[in-house]
Amino acid sequence: MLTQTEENYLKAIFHLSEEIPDKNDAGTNELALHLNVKPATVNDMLKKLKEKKLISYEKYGKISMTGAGRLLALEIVRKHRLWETFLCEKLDFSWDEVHEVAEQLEHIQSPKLIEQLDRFLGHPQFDPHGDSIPNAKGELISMAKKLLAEVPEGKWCKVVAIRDDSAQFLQYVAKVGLKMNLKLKVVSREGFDGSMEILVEEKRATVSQKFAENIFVI
Amino acid sequence: MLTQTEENYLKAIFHLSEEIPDKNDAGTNELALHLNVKPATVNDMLKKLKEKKLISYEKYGKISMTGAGRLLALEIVRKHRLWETFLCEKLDFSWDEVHEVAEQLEHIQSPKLIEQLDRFLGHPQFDPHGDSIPNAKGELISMAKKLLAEVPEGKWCKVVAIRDDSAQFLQYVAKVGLKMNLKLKVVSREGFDGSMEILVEEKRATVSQKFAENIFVI
DNA sequence: ATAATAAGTTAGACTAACCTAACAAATTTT
DNA sequence: AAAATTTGTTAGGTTAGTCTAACTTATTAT
Repeated sequence: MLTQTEENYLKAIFHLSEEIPDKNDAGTNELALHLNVKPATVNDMLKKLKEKKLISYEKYGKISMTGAGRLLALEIVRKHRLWETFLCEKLDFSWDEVHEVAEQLEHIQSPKLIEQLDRFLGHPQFDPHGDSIPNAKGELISMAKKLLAEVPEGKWCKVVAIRDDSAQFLQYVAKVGLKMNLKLKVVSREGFDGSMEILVEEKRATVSQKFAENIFVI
Repeated sequence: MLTQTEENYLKAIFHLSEEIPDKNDAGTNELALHLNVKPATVNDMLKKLKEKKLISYEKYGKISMTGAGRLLALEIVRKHRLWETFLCEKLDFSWDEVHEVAEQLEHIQSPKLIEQLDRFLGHPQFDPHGDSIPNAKGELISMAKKLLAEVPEGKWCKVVAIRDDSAQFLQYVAKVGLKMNLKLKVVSREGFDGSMEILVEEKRATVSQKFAENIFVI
């Protein structure tokens, strides 16, 4: 059985190494930043996780997940996303409030709890941020989503997920008028800084490239 | 903010010092037994909780709660019992499965979560074991429940709570045919060992005094 | 290709929560 | 009231997860 801390490291490694396209490893500093600890602390934990055969890495090398580690990470992701769905759909939490609480709930240990929760919610496929919920076997249906930043001028697309899930960003997203499953059109893009003008429900807004790199669309 | 461990100690002190009639203190060994740690460990924690002004005790003296400590303990009890209700009513958990999971869920920190859960459940007054759920202000409606062991021969009563919540006991209770809110009659009692014959839904059963001391009725 | 910078590692220390073993105080029995 | 027992305390040690400071290896820029 993993400690809560080990679970958090595993999940962070998963997110950094598997959820970002064309990248299948993570770095010590990068992890430290994500987990709000110092690189030295990460280094200690890497040894422990390697010992438990959940990740593979060699001194000064890059970090990636083993099959077993990946499965455990997916289980945690599954729990996180089911809880987020529960909070939004049943307890009237808003989009930007769920993450923090789900971070705690994802560590509850009870296979029955999670299977019953899944049933209670009607076996949802996507969480409130539009991210895919892994099934009980750790299988993830991916949607071939792409970044808003990659959408050509004049094209329409639909918001399906948010990359950065800090409350700060989510609130900004809401302010711009974006919501899950909302259609939007890329009106124009500035070559200079990558900022773009978008059309959302009859309203125009200008967003930075950084913003557009954190919105997934189909 | 309290650690999970501190919360567990506080809750244990609350249960030992306030929920048992004619007793308003707890002992080191007693606590150690309940928390599955050694008395020395309890002693360390008592110093910490005293430091934080959550309990009052002097060396070799008895342990009791301060106002602040009591309020925090009631908050944890509230969370525990709301989660138990959720598990039973929404996720089809059985009576004897809820406790273990609720022990974990009670430590989730989110005022909004617990108030919304309360609303979602329709502000229940009693949990699946029949125990009173403290309200958001830490007020507890007590029902003047008494022990089955105290019910006179020939009288009817209704099961409202279970004292011992070990899975072992709860399973035994189910086997005897007792359920929450079920009416039963004390047919006869043996003066020798306090064992009694009871009538539950047309069926007779014989239970020991120890058993009868762990069933609350009204 | 070397110097500068970034990334990763090690050693040694701290805290919370636990332990064992030895001791001290309180209570109960004789 | 003295002895025996129970209950509570102290001292010193362990482990997980964190830190800082010093160091090493890898990468980037000139």
